[in-house]
Amino acid sequence: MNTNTLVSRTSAKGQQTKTAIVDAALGLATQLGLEGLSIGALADIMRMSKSGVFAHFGSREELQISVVREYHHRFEQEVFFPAMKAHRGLPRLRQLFENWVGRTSIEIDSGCIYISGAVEFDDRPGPVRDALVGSVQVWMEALRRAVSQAIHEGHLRPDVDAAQLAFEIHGLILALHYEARFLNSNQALQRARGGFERLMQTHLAPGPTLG
Amino acid sequence: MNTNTLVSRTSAKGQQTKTAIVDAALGLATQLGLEGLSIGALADIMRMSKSGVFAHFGSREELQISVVREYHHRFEQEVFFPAMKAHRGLPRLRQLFENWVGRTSIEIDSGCIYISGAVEFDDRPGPVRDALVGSVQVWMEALRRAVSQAIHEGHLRPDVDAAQLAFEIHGLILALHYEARFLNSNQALQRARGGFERLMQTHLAPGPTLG
DNA sequence: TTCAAAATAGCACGGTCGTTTGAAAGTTGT
DNA sequence: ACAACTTTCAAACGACCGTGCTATTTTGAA
Repeated sequence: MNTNTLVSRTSAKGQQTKTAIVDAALGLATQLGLEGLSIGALADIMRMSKSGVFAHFGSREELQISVVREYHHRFEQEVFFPAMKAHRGLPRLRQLFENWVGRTSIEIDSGCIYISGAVEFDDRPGPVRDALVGSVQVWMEALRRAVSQAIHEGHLRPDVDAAQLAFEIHGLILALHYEARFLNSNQALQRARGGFERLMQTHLAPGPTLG
Repeated sequence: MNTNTLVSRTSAKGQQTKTAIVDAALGLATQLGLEGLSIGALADIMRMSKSGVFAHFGSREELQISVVREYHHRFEQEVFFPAMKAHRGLPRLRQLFENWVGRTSIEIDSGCIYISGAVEFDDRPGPVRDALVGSVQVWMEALRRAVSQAIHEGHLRPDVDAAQLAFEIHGLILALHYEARFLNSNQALQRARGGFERLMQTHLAPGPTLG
C-alpha cells in the first residue's frame, strides 16, 4: 500500500529542522522585521549553508509567509485561546485585552510583526502582504466578536458600536507599542490599561452589573 | 573681507539642487520608508549620477536625517502652526487633531515617516533614530500642551490627565493609519473622528461650556 | 545491507547597495 | 577672462542579497 502521496515527501528530520529554522526566522523577524529577514543571517544562526536553509522554502517569500503563519499560531495560543476560558462578555473581552497587552509588553524587546509588517507591506502587494492581512483580520474579527458578545450579554450598553470600540482598543495597543518601544516611555503600559478601563466605564451598561 | 566661513562653502545652485534632492527623497521615503530610501533610485528620479547625489550629503545617514528634518518642517507648517490660530483650549486642540487627521488621511497614499520610522528604527540606535525621536517628541509635547491648556481654560475637567489623553489621541491616529493604509478600511477616518469626539465628550467640563 | 530519495553543502551568477577616487564640467567673484 | 571653487560624473570597489546549479552526505524503509 502506498503511504506517500505525491506531494508529501519530507522526512521526519526534514520537518524537524524546518520548524527549527522557522523558529529562528521568527526571532530574527521580530527584531529586524520581515524585510530585514535574510537567508544568509538565518543560515549563520542555524549553522547551516545558505542553500541548505533555502531548500526548505524555495523562495524568500515562502519563508516570510511561514514566519507569518507561525506568528499567527503563537498569537492564537497566547492571546486568543486562553481568553476563551473566561466567561463570555466583558470578562472575556477584558482577558483578551490583558493577554494582548501582555504580549505587546513582552514584545517591547522584540517587536510585533503585525505592526512592523503593516508598515513594511502597506505599499507592497503580494502573497506576504496577503498572509499578513489575513492573519490580522482574523484577529480583528475575533476582537469585534468579543465586543459584540459583551453588548449582547448586557455588560455593555446596547447602543455601543462594536467595530468602533474595537478600533479604539486597537489604537491603545498601537500607542502602547509605539511609545514603549520607540519613545522608551515606561508609562505606556499603565496608559494603555488606563485607557481601556476608561473605555469600559464609559460604555458600561447601567443596572445590576457593577463597574 | 572673508564672507565664507570654513564650513559654509555651497553656492546658490548647490543649495537649490540639494533642496530638490531632499524633496524627492522625502517623496521616496514616505512610500518606501527611510530604510527603503536608496541613493541609486533617488539619482534616477533626479536624473543625476549616484555620486552626484551622494556628494551633497556625504553619507546615506545624513540624507535620511535631512529627510527627517524636512518632514518635521512640513509637519509644523501643515499641522501645528495653522492650529495655533484657533483659540487656546478646546478649539485649538480640536483643530490640532483635525489637521493631524487630515495629514494622516493624505498620507494614506504615501505614509507617515513618524510611524514607519518608529518601526524601522525602534531597534536601531544611531543619529537617524535620534533625529526621529527628537522630532516626534517635540510634536508630542505640543499635543500635551494643547490638552493642558484646554484643562486650564476650563474646557476640560480639571481632573483630566493630560498625558493620558494625549496618549489616547495618539492611539486614534495610529489606528487610523494602520486600518486605512494596511487593511484598506474606508471607515477608519470616521472611526478616528468619532473616537476623538467621544473622548472630548467624556472629559468635557460641566458648566456653561456647551458640548 | 542496499538503494532511492531527501537534506545539505559548495560555488558561482547577476544584481543592488553605499562609498571612494579622480577627473571633467560648471559656477562665481574679481 | 581668469582663477578658485563647487558641482557633477563615470567607473570601480567590496559587501551582501536571493537564487540556480551540482555534488555530497544523510536519512529511512525494504
